[in-house]
Amino acid sequence: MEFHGGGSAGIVVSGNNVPAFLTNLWTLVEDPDTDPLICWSPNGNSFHVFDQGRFSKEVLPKYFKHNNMASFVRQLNMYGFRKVVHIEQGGLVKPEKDDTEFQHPYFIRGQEHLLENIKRKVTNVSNVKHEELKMSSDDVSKILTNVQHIKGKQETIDSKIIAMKHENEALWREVASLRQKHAQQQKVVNKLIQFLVTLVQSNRVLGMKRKIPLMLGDSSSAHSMPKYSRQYSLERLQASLQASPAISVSLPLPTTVAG
Amino acid sequence: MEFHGGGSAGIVVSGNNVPAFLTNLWTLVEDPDTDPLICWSPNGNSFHVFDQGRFSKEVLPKYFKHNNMASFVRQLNMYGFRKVVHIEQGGLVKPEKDDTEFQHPYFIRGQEHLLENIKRKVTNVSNVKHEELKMSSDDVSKILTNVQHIKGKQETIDSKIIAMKHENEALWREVASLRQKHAQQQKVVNKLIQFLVTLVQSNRVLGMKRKIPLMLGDSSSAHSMPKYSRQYSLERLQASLQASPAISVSLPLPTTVAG
DNA sequence: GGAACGAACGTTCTAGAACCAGAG
DNA sequence: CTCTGGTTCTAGAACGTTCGTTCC
Repeated sequence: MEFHGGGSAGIVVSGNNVPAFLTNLWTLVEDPDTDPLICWSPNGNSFHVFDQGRFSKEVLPKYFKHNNMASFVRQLNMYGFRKVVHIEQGGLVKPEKDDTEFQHPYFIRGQEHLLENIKRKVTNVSNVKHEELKMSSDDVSKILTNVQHIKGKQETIDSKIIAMKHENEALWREVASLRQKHAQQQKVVNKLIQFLVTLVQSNRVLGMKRKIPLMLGDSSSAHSMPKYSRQYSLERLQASLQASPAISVSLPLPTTVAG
Repeated sequence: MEFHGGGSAGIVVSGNNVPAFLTNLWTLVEDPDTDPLICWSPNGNSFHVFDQGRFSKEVLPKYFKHNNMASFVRQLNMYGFRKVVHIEQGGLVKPEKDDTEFQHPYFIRGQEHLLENIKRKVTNVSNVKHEELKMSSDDVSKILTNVQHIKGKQETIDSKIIAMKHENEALWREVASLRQKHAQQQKVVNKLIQFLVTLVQSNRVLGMKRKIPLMLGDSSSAHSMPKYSRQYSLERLQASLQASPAISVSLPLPTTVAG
Protein backbone atom coordinates (compact mmCIF):
# COMPACT_ATOMS: atom_id res chain seq x y z
CA MET A 1 0.00 0.00 0.00
CA GLU A 2 2.89 2.36 -0.62
CA PHE A 3 1.16 3.97 -3.56
CA HIS A 4 -2.25 5.04 -2.40
CA GLY A 5 -2.99 7.31 -5.29
CA GLY A 6 -2.91 10.47 -3.26
CA GLY A 7 -0.32 12.29 -5.31
CA SER A 8 -0.97 13.89 -8.63
CA ALA A 9 2.49 13.02 -9.90
CA GLY A 10 4.33 9.72 -10.27
CA ILE A 11 3.23 6.25 -11.26
CA VAL A 12 -0.26 5.08 -10.53
CA VAL A 13 0.04 1.46 -9.51
CA SER A 14 -3.07 0.22 -7.77
CA GLY A 15 -5.79 -0.41 -10.35
CA ASN A 16 -3.90 1.18 -13.22
CA ASN A 17 -6.89 0.65 -15.49
CA VAL A 18 -6.81 4.20 -16.79
CA PRO A 19 -6.46 4.13 -20.60
CA ALA A 20 -3.76 6.09 -22.31
CA PHE A 21 -6.23 8.58 -23.71
CA LEU A 22 -7.31 9.75 -20.25
CA THR A 23 -3.81 10.04 -18.84
CA ASN A 24 -2.69 11.86 -21.96
CA LEU A 25 -5.66 14.16 -21.80
CA TRP A 26 -4.96 14.88 -18.16
CA THR A 27 -1.32 15.66 -18.85
CA LEU A 28 -2.35 17.79 -21.82
CA VAL A 29 -4.75 19.89 -19.82
CA GLU A 30 -2.37 20.20 -16.89
CA ASP A 31 0.62 21.21 -19.02
CA PRO A 32 1.14 24.96 -18.61
CA ASP A 33 2.92 25.11 -21.98
CA THR A 34 -0.30 24.28 -23.81
CA ASP A 35 -2.54 26.52 -21.77
CA PRO A 36 -3.06 28.98 -24.64
CA LEU A 37 -4.67 26.16 -26.64
CA ILE A 38 -6.09 23.81 -23.98
CA CYS A 39 -6.53 24.45 -20.27
CA TRP A 40 -8.78 23.93 -17.29
CA SER A 41 -11.81 26.11 -16.92
CA PRO A 42 -11.58 28.50 -13.97
CA ASN A 43 -13.57 26.25 -11.63
CA GLY A 44 -11.67 23.13 -12.70
CA ASN A 45 -14.77 21.18 -13.70
CA SER A 46 -14.10 21.26 -17.44
CA PHE A 47 -11.50 22.22 -19.99
CA HIS A 48 -11.37 24.55 -22.97
CA VAL A 49 -9.81 24.18 -26.37
CA PHE A 50 -8.96 27.40 -28.20
CA ASP A 51 -8.23 27.63 -31.91
CA GLN A 52 -8.98 24.13 -33.09
CA GLY A 53 -6.77 24.59 -36.13
CA ARG A 54 -3.62 25.31 -34.16
CA PHE A 55 -4.60 22.86 -31.40
CA SER A 56 -5.07 19.95 -33.76
CA LYS A 57 -1.91 20.68 -35.72
CA GLU A 58 0.43 21.64 -32.88
CA VAL A 59 -0.76 19.84 -29.74
CA LEU A 60 -2.59 16.68 -30.72
CA PRO A 61 0.37 15.03 -32.53
CA LYS A 62 2.48 15.37 -29.39
CA TYR A 63 0.10 13.20 -27.38
CA PHE A 64 -1.78 11.10 -29.94
CA LYS A 65 -1.19 9.41 -33.27
CA HIS A 66 -3.18 11.91 -35.26
CA ASN A 67 -3.81 15.61 -35.72
CA ASN A 68 -7.57 15.60 -36.26
CA MET A 69 -9.88 17.46 -33.97
CA ALA A 70 -12.68 15.10 -35.00
CA SER A 71 -10.78 12.07 -33.73
CA PHE A 72 -10.06 13.87 -30.47
CA VAL A 73 -13.76 14.70 -30.04
CA ARG A 74 -14.70 11.13 -30.92
CA GLN A 75 -12.50 9.83 -28.13
CA LEU A 76 -13.93 12.36 -25.70
CA ASN A 77 -17.41 11.15 -26.51
CA MET A 78 -16.30 7.55 -26.29
CA TYR A 79 -15.26 8.24 -22.70
CA GLY A 80 -18.46 10.05 -21.84
CA PHE A 81 -17.27 13.63 -22.10
CA ARG A 82 -19.94 16.08 -23.16
CA LYS A 83 -19.52 19.35 -24.94
CA VAL A 84 -20.54 22.34 -22.88
CA VAL A 85 -22.90 24.43 -24.97
CA HIS A 86 -22.53 28.15 -24.60
CA ILE A 87 -25.42 30.47 -24.88
CA GLU A 88 -24.77 33.00 -27.63
CA GLN A 89 -24.99 36.44 -26.16
CA GLY A 90 -25.73 38.26 -29.38
CA GLY A 91 -23.04 40.66 -30.29
CA LEU A 92 -21.53 40.93 -26.85
CA VAL A 93 -19.10 38.11 -27.51
CA LYS A 94 -16.79 38.43 -30.47
CA PRO A 95 -17.94 35.81 -32.98
CA GLU A 96 -14.42 34.79 -33.96
CA LYS A 97 -13.60 33.25 -30.61
CA ASP A 98 -12.76 29.60 -31.29
CA ASP A 99 -13.59 28.16 -27.89
CA THR A 100 -14.76 24.61 -27.27
CA GLU A 101 -15.48 23.28 -23.79
CA PHE A 102 -15.80 19.65 -22.68
CA GLN A 103 -16.78 18.23 -19.34
CA HIS A 104 -16.92 14.91 -17.49
CA PRO A 105 -18.11 14.38 -13.90
CA TYR A 106 -14.90 12.49 -13.08
CA PHE A 107 -12.52 14.80 -14.90
CA ILE A 108 -11.87 17.37 -12.19
CA ARG A 109 -8.77 19.44 -11.61
CA GLY A 110 -6.82 18.09 -8.64
CA GLN A 111 -8.80 14.82 -8.56
CA GLU A 112 -6.68 12.65 -10.81
CA HIS A 113 -7.68 9.50 -8.90
CA LEU A 114 -11.22 9.93 -10.24
CA LEU A 115 -9.97 9.05 -13.72
CA GLU A 116 -10.37 5.38 -12.80
CA ASN A 117 -14.13 5.91 -12.84
CA ILE A 118 -14.16 7.09 -16.43
CA LYS A 119 -15.04 4.09 -18.57
CA ARG A 120 -14.82 3.79 -22.30
CA LYS A 121 -18.14 2.96 -23.83
CA VAL A 122 -18.18 -0.63 -24.99
CA THR A 123 -18.68 -1.11 -28.69
CA ASN A 124 -21.60 -3.49 -28.84
CA VAL A 125 -19.57 -6.00 -30.87
CA SER A 126 -21.15 -4.42 -33.90
CA ASN A 127 -21.79 -7.68 -35.69
CA VAL A 128 -23.78 -9.19 -32.86
CA LYS A 129 -26.02 -6.26 -32.04
CA HIS A 130 -26.63 -5.22 -35.61
CA GLU A 131 -27.34 -8.74 -36.74
CA GLU A 132 -29.61 -9.33 -33.78
CA LEU A 133 -31.58 -6.19 -34.48
CA LYS A 134 -31.74 -7.00 -38.15
CA MET A 135 -32.89 -10.49 -37.32
CA SER A 136 -35.47 -9.06 -35.01
CA SER A 137 -37.02 -6.63 -37.44
CA ASP A 138 -36.65 -9.01 -40.35
CA ASP A 139 -37.88 -12.15 -38.67
CA VAL A 140 -40.75 -10.74 -36.66
CA SER A 141 -42.99 -11.41 -39.62
CA LYS A 142 -41.65 -14.93 -39.85
CA ILE A 143 -42.37 -15.53 -36.19
CA LEU A 144 -45.85 -14.14 -36.60
CA THR A 145 -46.39 -16.36 -39.61
CA ASN A 146 -45.29 -19.33 -37.59
CA VAL A 147 -47.63 -18.34 -34.79
CA GLN A 148 -50.48 -18.10 -37.29
CA HIS A 149 -49.55 -21.51 -38.58
CA ILE A 150 -49.54 -22.93 -35.08
CA LYS A 151 -52.91 -21.34 -34.46
CA GLY A 152 -54.27 -23.00 -37.59
CA LYS A 153 -52.97 -26.33 -36.37
CA GLN A 154 -54.54 -25.68 -33.01
CA GLU A 155 -57.89 -25.15 -34.66
CA THR A 156 -57.53 -28.29 -36.73
CA ILE A 157 -56.65 -30.22 -33.62
CA ASP A 158 -59.55 -28.64 -31.81
CA SER A 159 -61.98 -29.84 -34.45
CA LYS A 160 -60.41 -33.28 -34.31
CA ILE A 161 -60.80 -33.29 -30.56
CA ILE A 162 -64.42 -32.30 -30.87
CA ALA A 163 -65.00 -35.05 -33.39
CA MET A 164 -63.29 -37.55 -31.14
CA LYS A 165 -65.29 -36.32 -28.20
CA HIS A 166 -68.52 -36.84 -30.06
CA GLU A 167 -67.38 -40.23 -31.24
CA ASN A 168 -66.46 -41.09 -27.69
CA GLU A 169 -69.85 -40.08 -26.41
CA ALA A 170 -71.56 -42.12 -29.12
CA LEU A 171 -69.36 -45.04 -28.20
CA TRP A 172 -70.22 -44.71 -24.53
CA ARG A 173 -73.89 -44.64 -25.40
CA GLU A 174 -73.45 -47.64 -27.66
CA VAL A 175 -71.62 -49.53 -24.93
CA ALA A 176 -74.37 -48.72 -22.44
CA SER A 177 -77.02 -49.78 -24.92
CA LEU A 178 -75.19 -53.00 -25.70
CA ARG A 179 -74.75 -53.80 -22.03
CA GLN A 180 -78.41 -53.26 -21.43
CA LYS A 181 -79.37 -55.45 -24.38
CA HIS A 182 -76.96 -58.08 -23.19
CA ALA A 183 -78.55 -58.05 -19.75
CA GLN A 184 -82.00 -58.31 -21.23
CA GLN A 185 -80.92 -61.15 -23.48
CA GLN A 186 -79.38 -62.90 -20.53
CA LYS A 187 -82.64 -62.64 -18.68
CA VAL A 188 -84.49 -64.04 -21.67
CA VAL A 189 -82.05 -66.90 -21.87
CA ASN A 190 -82.45 -67.57 -18.18
CA LYS A 191 -86.21 -67.60 -18.49
CA LEU A 192 -86.07 -69.86 -21.51
CA ILE A 193 -83.88 -72.24 -19.63
CA GLN A 194 -86.12 -72.04 -16.62
CA PHE A 195 -89.09 -72.74 -18.87
CA LEU A 196 -87.30 -75.67 -20.39
CA VAL A 197 -86.47 -77.05 -16.97
CA THR A 198 -90.08 -76.66 -15.96
CA LEU A 199 -91.18 -78.31 -19.17
CA VAL A 200 -88.83 -81.21 -18.74
CA GLN A 201 -89.88 -81.60 -15.12
CA SER A 202 -93.52 -81.58 -16.24
CA ASN A 203 -92.76 -84.25 -18.82
CA ARG A 204 -91.04 -86.29 -16.13
CA VAL A 205 -94.00 -85.85 -13.85
CA LEU A 206 -96.23 -87.04 -16.66
CA GLY A 207 -94.19 -90.19 -16.91
CA MET A 208 -92.30 -89.34 -20.07
CA LYS A 209 -88.99 -91.10 -19.79
CA ARG A 210 -87.93 -90.78 -23.39
CA LYS A 211 -84.70 -88.91 -23.80
CA ILE A 212 -85.10 -85.79 -25.89
CA PRO A 213 -82.13 -84.89 -28.11
CA LEU A 214 -80.92 -81.33 -28.25
CA MET A 215 -80.88 -80.47 -31.89
CA LEU A 216 -78.78 -77.38 -31.67
CA GLY A 217 -76.66 -78.08 -34.66
CA ASP A 218 -78.64 -77.17 -37.73
CA SER A 219 -77.00 -76.58 -41.04
CA SER A 220 -77.50 -72.82 -41.07
CA SER A 221 -75.20 -72.09 -38.12
CA ALA A 222 -72.86 -75.01 -38.05
CA HIS A 223 -69.99 -73.13 -39.55
CA SER A 224 -70.29 -70.03 -37.38
CA MET A 225 -70.63 -71.72 -34.05
CA PRO A 226 -68.74 -74.95 -34.27
CA LYS A 227 -68.60 -75.54 -30.53
CA TYR A 228 -72.36 -75.78 -30.43
CA SER A 229 -72.54 -78.00 -33.49
CA ARG A 230 -72.85 -81.18 -31.48
CA GLN A 231 -75.71 -82.47 -29.42
CA TYR A 232 -75.77 -81.54 -25.76
CA SER A 233 -77.82 -82.61 -22.85
CA LEU A 234 -80.17 -80.08 -21.39
CA GLU A 235 -78.15 -79.79 -18.23
CA ARG A 236 -74.97 -79.24 -20.16
CA LEU A 237 -76.63 -76.54 -22.20
CA GLN A 238 -77.88 -74.76 -19.14
CA ALA A 239 -74.47 -74.83 -17.50
CA SER A 240 -72.81 -73.58 -20.66
CA LEU A 241 -75.17 -70.68 -21.03
CA GLN A 242 -74.94 -69.57 -17.43
CA ALA A 243 -71.17 -69.83 -17.46
CA SER A 244 -70.92 -67.10 -20.09
CA PRO A 245 -69.01 -64.31 -18.38
CA ALA A 246 -70.65 -61.07 -17.51
CA ILE A 247 -69.62 -58.09 -19.68
CA SER A 248 -67.01 -56.27 -17.65
CA VAL A 249 -64.21 -54.95 -19.78
CA SER A 250 -62.01 -52.51 -17.92
CA LEU A 251 -62.52 -49.11 -19.47
CA PRO A 252 -61.11 -45.69 -18.60
CA LEU A 253 -63.41 -43.02 -17.35
CA PRO A 254 -64.85 -40.74 -20.01
CA THR A 255 -62.32 -38.09 -20.96
CA THR A 256 -63.27 -34.49 -20.34
CA VAL A 257 -62.24 -32.20 -23.15
CA ALA A 258 -62.69 -28.49 -23.10
CA GLY A 259 -64.84 -27.41 -26.02
CA MET B 1 -39.12 24.89 -72.54
CA GLU B 2 -37.11 28.09 -72.69
CA PHE B 3 -34.97 27.06 -69.73
CA HIS B 4 -33.56 23.65 -70.54
CA GLY B 5 -30.90 23.62 -67.88
CA GLY B 6 -28.04 23.78 -70.30
CA GLY B 7 -26.41 26.88 -68.94
CA SER B 8 -24.26 26.96 -65.84
CA ALA B 9 -25.39 30.47 -64.94
CA GLY B 10 -28.79 31.92 -64.34
CA ILE B 11 -31.94 30.61 -62.82
CA VAL B 12 -32.70 26.92 -62.94
CA VAL B 13 -36.43 26.59 -63.42
CA SER B 14 -37.41 23.15 -64.59
CA GLY B 15 -37.29 20.76 -61.65
CA ASN B 16 -35.55 23.15 -59.29
CA ASN B 17 -35.36 20.48 -56.64
CA VAL B 18 -31.68 21.02 -55.95
CA PRO B 19 -31.24 21.97 -52.29
CA ALA B 20 -29.31 25.04 -51.33
CA PHE B 21 -26.41 23.02 -50.02
CA LEU B 22 -25.68 21.49 -53.40
CA THR B 23 -25.94 24.72 -55.35
CA ASN B 24 -23.80 26.48 -52.76
CA LEU B 25 -21.25 23.72 -52.86
CA TRP B 26 -21.13 23.86 -56.64
CA THR B 27 -20.63 27.60 -56.62
CA LEU B 28 -17.98 27.25 -53.94
CA VAL B 29 -15.98 24.70 -55.86
CA GLU B 30 -16.34 26.59 -59.12
CA ASP B 31 -15.34 29.95 -57.65
CA PRO B 32 -11.76 30.68 -58.71
CA ASP B 33 -11.27 32.98 -55.72
CA THR B 34 -11.49 30.05 -53.33
CA ASP B 35 -9.36 27.68 -55.36
CA PRO B 36 -6.47 27.81 -52.89
CA LEU B 37 -8.80 26.36 -50.24
CA ILE B 38 -11.37 24.35 -52.26
CA CYS B 39 -11.26 23.35 -55.92
CA TRP B 40 -11.98 20.61 -58.40
CA SER B 41 -9.58 17.75 -58.65
CA PRO B 42 -7.69 17.68 -61.95
CA ASN B 43 -10.07 15.16 -63.57
CA GLY B 44 -13.16 16.99 -62.30
CA ASN B 45 -14.64 13.93 -60.55
CA SER B 46 -14.06 15.22 -57.02
CA PHE B 47 -12.99 18.27 -55.09
CA HIS B 48 -10.29 19.05 -52.57
CA VAL B 49 -10.27 21.12 -49.42
CA PHE B 50 -6.93 22.47 -48.29
CA ASP B 51 -6.21 23.81 -44.82
CA GLN B 52 -9.42 23.00 -43.01
CA GLY B 53 -8.72 25.69 -40.42
CA ARG B 54 -8.62 28.52 -42.93
CA PHE B 55 -11.36 26.95 -45.09
CA SER B 56 -13.83 26.65 -42.23
CA LYS B 57 -13.11 30.13 -40.90
CA GLU B 58 -12.84 32.03 -44.19
CA VAL B 59 -14.96 30.22 -46.76
CA LEU B 60 -17.75 28.38 -45.02
CA PRO B 61 -19.38 31.43 -43.43
CA LYS B 62 -19.71 33.01 -46.85
CA TYR B 63 -21.94 30.21 -48.12
CA PHE B 64 -23.44 28.62 -45.02
CA LYS B 65 -24.64 29.57 -41.59
CA HIS B 66 -21.70 28.13 -39.74
CA ASN B 67 -17.94 27.87 -39.80
CA ASN B 68 -17.52 24.27 -38.71
CA MET B 69 -15.79 21.78 -40.93
CA ALA B 70 -17.68 19.03 -39.11
CA SER B 71 -21.04 20.44 -40.15
CA PHE B 72 -19.84 20.75 -43.71
CA VAL B 73 -18.69 17.13 -43.73
CA ARG B 74 -21.97 16.06 -42.16
CA GLN B 75 -23.87 17.67 -45.00
CA LEU B 76 -21.62 16.06 -47.55
CA ASN B 77 -22.33 12.68 -46.05
CA MET B 78 -26.05 13.46 -45.85
CA TYR B 79 -25.99 13.94 -49.63
CA GLY B 80 -24.00 10.80 -50.28
CA PHE B 81 -20.57 12.29 -50.79
CA ARG B 82 -17.71 10.02 -49.73
CA LYS B 83 -14.27 10.98 -48.62
CA VAL B 84 -11.54 9.84 -50.95
CA VAL B 85 -8.94 8.02 -48.91
CA HIS B 86 -5.36 8.60 -49.96
CA ILE B 87 -2.76 5.92 -49.63
CA GLU B 88 0.09 7.18 -47.49
CA GLN B 89 3.26 6.98 -49.53
CA GLY B 90 5.62 6.91 -46.59
CA GLY B 91 7.87 9.94 -46.49
CA LEU B 92 7.38 10.88 -50.09
CA VAL B 93 4.45 13.14 -49.30
CA LYS B 94 5.00 15.86 -46.79
CA PRO B 95 2.88 14.89 -43.76
CA GLU B 96 1.72 18.42 -43.07
CA LYS B 97 -0.35 18.67 -46.20
CA ASP B 98 -3.91 19.40 -45.08
CA ASP B 99 -5.77 17.93 -48.04
CA THR B 100 -9.24 16.42 -47.89
CA GLU B 101 -10.99 15.03 -50.95
CA PHE B 102 -14.71 14.27 -51.41
CA GLN B 103 -16.50 12.64 -54.31
CA HIS B 104 -20.03 11.96 -55.53
CA PRO B 105 -20.97 10.16 -58.76
CA TYR B 106 -23.27 13.06 -59.73
CA PHE B 107 -20.97 15.87 -58.68
CA ILE B 108 -18.88 16.26 -61.83
CA ARG B 109 -17.25 19.38 -63.19
CA GLY B 110 -19.22 20.72 -66.17
CA GLN B 111 -22.25 18.51 -65.41
CA GLU B 112 -24.26 20.81 -63.19
CA HIS B 113 -27.54 19.25 -64.39
CA LEU B 114 -26.57 16.03 -62.62
CA LEU B 115 -27.06 17.76 -59.29
CA GLU B 116 -30.75 16.94 -59.52
CA ASN B 117 -29.85 13.29 -59.01
CA ILE B 118 -28.15 13.93 -55.69
CA LYS B 119 -30.70 13.18 -52.99
CA ARG B 120 -30.49 13.98 -49.33
CA LYS B 121 -30.73 10.88 -47.22
CA VAL B 122 -34.10 10.77 -45.55
CA THR B 123 -34.07 10.92 -41.80
CA ASN B 124 -36.14 7.94 -40.81
CA VAL B 125 -38.52 10.11 -38.77
CA SER B 126 -36.47 9.10 -35.77
CA ASN B 127 -39.46 8.53 -33.54
CA VAL B 128 -41.09 6.02 -35.82
CA LYS B 129 -38.08 3.93 -36.68
CA HIS B 130 -36.65 3.95 -33.20
CA GLU B 131 -39.94 3.06 -31.59
CA GLU B 132 -40.58 0.34 -34.12
CA LEU B 133 -37.19 -1.18 -33.53
CA LYS B 134 -37.63 -0.88 -29.78
CA MET B 135 -41.01 -2.52 -30.06
CA SER B 136 -39.51 -5.24 -32.15
CA SER B 137 -36.64 -6.03 -29.82
CA ASP B 138 -38.83 -5.61 -26.77
CA ASP B 139 -41.68 -7.74 -28.03
CA VAL B 140 -39.65 -10.52 -29.48
CA SER B 141 -39.37 -11.94 -26.00
CA LYS B 142 -43.11 -11.58 -25.54
CA ILE B 143 -43.78 -13.36 -28.79
CA LEU B 144 -41.37 -16.11 -27.86
CA THR B 145 -43.04 -16.43 -24.47
CA ASN B 146 -46.39 -16.74 -26.19
CA VAL B 147 -44.99 -19.35 -28.51
CA GLN B 148 -43.67 -21.28 -25.52
CA HIS B 149 -47.07 -21.03 -23.92
CA ILE B 150 -48.75 -22.30 -27.06
CA LYS B 151 -46.26 -25.13 -27.21
CA GLY B 152 -47.13 -26.09 -23.67
CA LYS B 153 -50.80 -26.08 -24.54
CA GLN B 154 -50.04 -28.16 -27.59
CA GLU B 155 -48.33 -30.76 -25.44
CA THR B 156 -51.22 -30.83 -22.99
CA ILE B 157 -53.64 -31.22 -25.85
CA ASP B 158 -51.46 -33.91 -27.34
CA SER B 159 -51.56 -35.93 -24.16
CA LYS B 160 -55.30 -35.45 -23.96
CA ILE B 161 -55.64 -36.61 -27.53
CA ILE B 162 -53.54 -39.66 -26.83
CA ALA B 163 -55.66 -40.49 -23.80
CA MET B 164 -58.84 -40.03 -25.82
CA LYS B 165 -57.41 -42.12 -28.62
CA HIS B 166 -56.68 -44.95 -26.23
CA GLU B 167 -60.10 -44.63 -24.68
CA ASN B 168 -61.61 -44.66 -28.13
CA GLU B 169 -59.75 -47.78 -29.10
CA ALA B 170 -60.83 -49.49 -25.90
CA LEU B 171 -64.38 -48.44 -26.58
CA TRP B 172 -64.25 -49.76 -30.11
CA ARG B 173 -62.91 -53.06 -28.81
CA GLU B 174 -65.62 -53.13 -26.18
CA VAL B 175 -68.29 -52.42 -28.76
CA ALA B 176 -66.97 -55.16 -31.00
CA SER B 177 -66.85 -57.56 -28.10
CA LEU B 178 -70.35 -56.66 -27.04
CA ARG B 179 -71.69 -57.05 -30.54
CA GLN B 180 -70.07 -60.43 -30.83
CA LYS B 181 -71.50 -61.52 -27.50
CA HIS B 182 -74.88 -60.22 -28.51
CA ALA B 183 -74.76 -62.17 -31.74
CA GLN B 184 -73.73 -65.30 -29.90
CA GLN B 185 -76.47 -64.80 -27.36
CA GLN B 186 -78.97 -64.28 -30.14
CA LYS B 187 -77.90 -67.53 -31.73
CA VAL B 188 -78.25 -69.27 -28.42
CA VAL B 189 -81.70 -67.82 -28.00
CA ASN B 190 -82.64 -68.90 -31.48
CA LYS B 191 -81.43 -72.40 -30.86
CA LEU B 192 -83.26 -72.57 -27.55
CA ILE B 193 -86.45 -71.53 -29.26
CA GLN B 194 -85.84 -73.95 -32.06
CA PHE B 195 -85.26 -76.64 -29.50
CA LEU B 196 -88.45 -75.65 -27.72
CA VAL B 197 -90.39 -75.80 -30.93
CA THR B 198 -88.95 -79.19 -31.67
CA LEU B 199 -89.79 -80.28 -28.19
CA VAL B 200 -93.34 -79.08 -28.40
CA GLN B 201 -93.78 -80.65 -31.82
CA SER B 202 -92.41 -83.88 -30.40
CA ASN B 203 -94.92 -83.67 -27.60
CA ARG B 204 -97.68 -83.09 -30.09
CA VAL B 205 -96.50 -85.97 -32.17
CA LEU B 206 -96.54 -88.07 -29.05
CA GLY B 207 -100.18 -87.13 -28.56
CA MET B 208 -99.69 -84.63 -25.82
CA LYS B 209 -102.47 -82.16 -26.19
CA ARG B 210 -102.15 -80.52 -22.84
CA LYS B 211 -101.35 -76.88 -23.07
CA ILE B 212 -98.08 -76.04 -21.44
CA PRO B 213 -97.97 -72.70 -19.67
CA LEU B 214 -95.00 -70.43 -20.16
CA MET B 215 -93.85 -69.65 -16.66
CA LEU B 216 -91.57 -66.82 -17.53
CA GLY B 217 -92.69 -64.60 -14.69
CA ASP B 218 -90.91 -65.79 -11.62
CA SER B 219 -90.55 -63.59 -8.55
CA SER B 220 -86.87 -62.87 -9.00
CA SER B 221 -87.23 -60.91 -12.25
CA ALA B 222 -90.79 -59.73 -12.19
CA HIS B 223 -89.88 -56.18 -11.28
CA SER B 224 -87.12 -55.75 -13.83
CA MET B 225 -88.94 -57.11 -16.84
CA PRO B 226 -92.59 -56.43 -16.33
CA LYS B 227 -93.59 -57.02 -19.92
CA TYR B 228 -92.54 -60.65 -19.55
CA SER B 229 -94.31 -61.07 -16.22
CA ARG B 230 -97.37 -62.65 -17.76
CA GLN B 231 -97.82 -65.98 -19.39
CA TYR B 232 -97.22 -66.19 -23.09
CA SER B 233 -97.81 -68.81 -25.65
CA LEU B 234 -94.75 -70.40 -27.14
CA GLU B 235 -95.40 -68.83 -30.51
CA ARG B 236 -95.80 -65.45 -28.94
CA LEU B 237 -92.51 -65.85 -27.08
CA GLN B 238 -90.68 -66.85 -30.20
CA ALA B 239 -92.03 -63.88 -32.12
CA SER B 240 -91.15 -61.51 -29.32
CA LEU B 241 -87.59 -62.75 -29.09
CA GLN B 242 -86.96 -62.64 -32.80
CA ALA B 243 -88.43 -59.17 -33.04
CA SER B 244 -85.68 -57.75 -30.82
CA PRO B 245 -83.87 -55.30 -33.04
CA ALA B 246 -80.39 -56.03 -34.28
CA ILE B 247 -77.65 -53.88 -32.82
CA SER B 248 -77.09 -51.20 -35.35
CA VAL B 249 -76.40 -47.83 -33.77
CA SER B 250 -75.06 -45.31 -36.16
CA LEU B 251 -71.47 -44.61 -35.24
CA PRO B 252 -68.84 -42.45 -36.87
CA LEU B 253 -65.81 -44.07 -38.33
CA PRO B 254 -62.85 -44.37 -35.96
CA THR B 255 -60.99 -41.09 -35.80
CA THR B 256 -57.41 -41.15 -36.95
CA VAL B 257 -55.17 -39.10 -34.72
CA ALA B 258 -51.49 -38.61 -35.32
CA GLY B 259 -49.52 -39.96 -32.38
C1' DG C 1 -53.03 39.61 -45.16
C1' DG C 2 -51.55 36.56 -41.69
C1' DA C 3 -51.52 32.76 -38.18
C1' DA C 4 -50.94 27.89 -37.87
C1' DC C 5 -49.17 23.84 -39.56
C1' DG C 6 -46.16 20.43 -41.78
C1' DA C 7 -42.44 18.82 -44.62
C1' DA C 8 -37.83 19.20 -46.07
C1' DC C 9 -33.52 21.06 -45.22
C1' DG C 10 -29.59 22.77 -42.01
C1' DT C 11 -26.57 22.65 -37.83
C1' DT C 12 -24.75 20.43 -33.93
C1' DC C 13 -23.43 16.90 -30.84
C1' DT C 14 -23.01 12.03 -30.23
C1' DA C 15 -22.75 7.20 -31.67
C1' DG C 16 -21.95 3.31 -35.09
C1' DA C 17 -18.93 0.73 -37.65
C1' DA C 18 -14.83 -0.59 -39.94
C1' DC C 19 -10.25 -0.92 -39.62
C1' DC C 20 -5.71 -0.63 -37.33
C1' DA C 21 -2.20 -1.37 -33.70
C1' DG C 22 -0.03 -2.95 -29.71
C1' DA C 23 -0.01 -5.83 -25.42
C1' DG C 24 -0.58 -10.23 -23.35
C1' DC D 1 -3.65 -15.13 -32.07
C1' DT D 2 -6.95 -12.63 -29.52
C1' DC D 3 -8.55 -8.78 -27.15
C1' DT D 4 -8.81 -4.17 -25.96
C1' DG D 5 -8.14 0.45 -27.12
C1' DG D 6 -7.27 4.10 -30.98
C1' DT D 7 -8.29 6.40 -35.52
C1' DT D 8 -11.29 7.41 -39.21
C1' DC D 9 -15.36 7.90 -41.85
C1' DT D 10 -20.28 7.81 -41.72
C1' DA D 11 -24.79 7.89 -39.55
C1' DG D 12 -28.23 8.91 -35.71
C1' DA D 13 -30.73 12.08 -33.24
C1' DA D 14 -32.27 16.39 -31.54
C1' DC D 15 -33.38 20.73 -32.61
C1' DG D 16 -33.57 24.92 -35.44
C1' DT D 17 -34.83 27.20 -39.90
C1' DT D 18 -37.20 27.92 -44.14
C1' DC D 19 -40.91 27.71 -47.06
C1' DG D 20 -45.25 26.37 -49.01
C1' DT D 21 -50.10 25.36 -47.83
C1' DT D 22 -54.38 26.04 -45.54
C1' DC D 23 -57.77 28.22 -43.06
C1' DC D 24 -59.68 32.34 -40.98
